[in-house]
Amino acid sequence: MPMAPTRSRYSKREANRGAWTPEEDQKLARVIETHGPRRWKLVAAKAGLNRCGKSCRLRWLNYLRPNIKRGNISDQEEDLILRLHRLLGNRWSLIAGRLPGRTDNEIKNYWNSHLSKKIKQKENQSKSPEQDQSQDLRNSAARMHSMVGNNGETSKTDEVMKTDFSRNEILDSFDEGPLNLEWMSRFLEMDESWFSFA
DNA sequence: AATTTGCCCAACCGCAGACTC
DNA sequence: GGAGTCTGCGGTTGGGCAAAT
Repeated sequence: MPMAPTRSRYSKREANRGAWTPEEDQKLARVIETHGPRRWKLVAAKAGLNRCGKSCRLRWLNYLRPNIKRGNISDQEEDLILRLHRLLGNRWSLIAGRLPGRTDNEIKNYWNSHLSKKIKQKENQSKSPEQDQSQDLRNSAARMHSMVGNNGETSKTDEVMKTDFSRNEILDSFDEGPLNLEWMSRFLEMDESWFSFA
């Protein structure tokens, strides 16, 4: 796709934009080491970076944070992403939270560049109702959205959540202790029965 | 060899909710 | 309680590179 010869939006303001240099990474990492990953505006200032706090936060979360895995998403992880997306929809941070070392940005990118195409292909291939998994995906996602609430929107599902338990609560409990992908996969095998709660 | 096209992914934006004063 | 600020999220953009022409 040919890029239109427009001015880069990265150059339109005084703060640094675009790719981070190794020097910037070092400065940021050093400040976070002493001050911790919070008060990002302050972190940016302390590091002497001509970047906004938001940019520093993103760089830390997606790149500098310890234990970040990069690239090579395994079949098992891909399967997990598909299943979690089926449950949670485009809630990338929640999905990423169940995949140790993966960031929401990476999952989102992977979904947009790989998995969404796969699903479209499947959708085109299987038009018969019993095989239309994409429709099932959409239905499941919709049900899940209504169960866990949609970006703060309140509805009568909130009442359901008060008396019932939410999947988020269950999934959140997985954060305690080391995550086991295989275990999570097996848990998600049960997802059909979960929907009987909805 | 040069140019065009398509893809990937890092980084940005806008918004909403949480937090602080 | 309200205003201002910070944080986190999902959507989008655009630079860089490889493949195709």
